This record gives sequence, structure tokens and C-alpha cells, in this order.
Amino acid sequence: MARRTERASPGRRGPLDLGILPGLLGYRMRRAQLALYQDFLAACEPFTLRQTQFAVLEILERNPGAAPSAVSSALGIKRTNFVPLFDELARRGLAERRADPSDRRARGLFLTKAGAALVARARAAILGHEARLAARLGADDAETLRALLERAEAATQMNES
Amino acid sequence: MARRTERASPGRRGPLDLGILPGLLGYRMRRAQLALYQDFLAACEPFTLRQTQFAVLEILERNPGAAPSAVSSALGIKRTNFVPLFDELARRGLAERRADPSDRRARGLFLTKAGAALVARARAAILGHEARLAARLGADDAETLRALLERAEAATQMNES
DNA sequence: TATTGTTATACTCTATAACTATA
DNA sequence: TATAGTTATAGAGTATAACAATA
Repeated sequence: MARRTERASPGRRGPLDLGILPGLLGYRMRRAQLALYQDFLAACEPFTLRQTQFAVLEILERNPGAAPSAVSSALGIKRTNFVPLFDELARRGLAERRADPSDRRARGLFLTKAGAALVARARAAILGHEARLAARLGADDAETLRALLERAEAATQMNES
Repeated sequence: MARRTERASPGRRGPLDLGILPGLLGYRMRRAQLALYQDFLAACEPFTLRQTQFAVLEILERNPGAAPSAVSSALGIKRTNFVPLFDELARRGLAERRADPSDRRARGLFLTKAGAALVARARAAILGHEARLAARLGADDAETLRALLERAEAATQMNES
């Protein structure tokens, strides 16, 4: 055990005063997002999937043959950064690119059988994780939070006309 | 103008089906956080400060002489990553490390005059930005969102006993 | 032995510019 | 001339291991 020694002028004891930070939506959002993301990672650990990787698989399940640019823009990822992300899924045999006969520049993205099987299991785990979180918050509050997050995203100046 | 050509089997038209994503708190949180962060960056652009840099200055204003490890842990940053972050603030003459006479391993962190002046201006800009966001959401809903984010962070399994 | 600050390093995420092959 | 996909590259953010000085 290290003894707590008194300290001279530099360095107060006890928890720090965070000033205006705890009242800021941006600060609260960052903290909550980090905490939830850690949670999500833990839930997905058996599948070795991160948020974005799951999102790509989920979208391909619903939209077989979707174009890389469509998927990346739907997720708010630059198409240039989507390439290595998808490469990794392809390398793991979860998804694949196919040539588009009608436009030889384009590609269609598809899940493999293994990808479809994995996304089904991951989806179940994620829904379970969400259900546990909602139970802790209370179902009504969880839905309120979800709706407010959607409105906050839309209310951003970024989304101004 | 590029003509919209019909496409064969790979590639549906129209917006993609996002599956379960829009209903997930984790997904909504990530989208909202990104949007708010872009907003925040725009508000702080005149000061060339990112969220974390502002947070450090704000904390030092309230806690002069705080230890690097105290500040970094309060912000959820590893102390090892705090070093280059603070180096940059020091390089810009906004904050400085001072020796601690009572423990020669330790350092106390302080704002410089320039740092104090900058954080005051940045704080005003950030509070203005928050006020505009709150006005768009409605004051009550903004406070509800803030409180729910705090509860969501606490409700995380990460924070389990 | 443990703690404070630090260095070195690697991996992920993000951002910009530019290339290719088509259209 | 514009578009789809891609390459190369650089900047942040984050993670682990290990070190020196000090307690």
C-alpha cells in the first residue's frame, strides 16, 4: 500500500472539477458513445467484429449486390476508407466483390454463406446486448434516448441547408 | 448530367435497407456523436482546439497544478497518450509542466496566461454552440438527452461491479 | 516493490490527392 | 468530362510494453 502523502501547492487532492464539461451534450455524448462501444465490442468479441464491420454485413444481408459507394455513404464512411475495411471482410471469407455485367467499372457486394451465418449469430448477440441495456435504462427511456439521438443528429449545423 | 441507367441483378436502386441498425442505440449514438463532433470542431475552428484539447484546458483552469495522470484519467485517456497531447498544448504556449517540490517524480500542470485567455474565448464559443443546439432540440429535450446520456454511460456493462 | 512520467511502437480510423478503367 | 473503384499517404486516436527516476 502506498501512503497518501500531503502535497504542496501544485496538485489538489480529490476528484477534479470538470468545469462546464459535464453539462455539455458533446462531452456527455463522447463519454456515452465510448462506454457503449466498449460494451458492443465485448458482445461481438466471439465474432471478432467491430461496429462498422457488423454494419457492412448487415447491410449486405438486406441489400445483396449493393455498390461499395452506396454502402460506404450509407454508413458515413469515405469510399476510399471502405476499401481496406471490405478487404478484411473478403479476406476472412465473409463477403465478396462480383463484377457488374452492365457497368464494367462497378462492383456488386455480396455476403458469402459464412458471412450470412456469422451476421445472423452476431445480430442475435447484438440484439441481446441492446435488450440488456434497454432493461437497465427502462424500455421507455431507451426509446426516448434513441429518438433524441436521431433528432440531435438531424439538428446539427452540419445538416443545415 | 449523368444519365441514370438501369442496372442488372447486382445493385438495387434507391436508398439501402439498413436492417436493424437504425433501431440500435449504439448505431444512433455513433451517428449523433459524429455529427455533434463535426459541429463542435466548426465552433472551435477559430481557436484550433479539438474536444480533448479544450477539455484539458478547461480542467486546468479549474484545477491548477493537477497531475497529468489525474487529468488523463478524468478524461478517459491513457496517461501514455496524454503526453503528446499535452506536448502540443505546451508547444503552443497554452499550458506548462512545473516540477513538484514535494515529489520529484511528479509534475503539476498549469495554464499559461495565453492558455487562460484562449480557454475563456473557446468556452464562450462552445456554450454558444450548445445553446444553439439546445434551441433546436428544445430546452427540455436537450436536458432530457443530457441526462439520458449520463445514465446510458453508467448503465454500461463496462461499469458493472 | 510500486508509482509517475515518459518513450517507442503498432493498429485503427479518418482525410486528401491522384490514378485506372470505364462511361 | 464525369463516375466507380482503387492506391498511396498522412494525421489523429488508442493500445501495450518497457524504461528511468523516485517513493
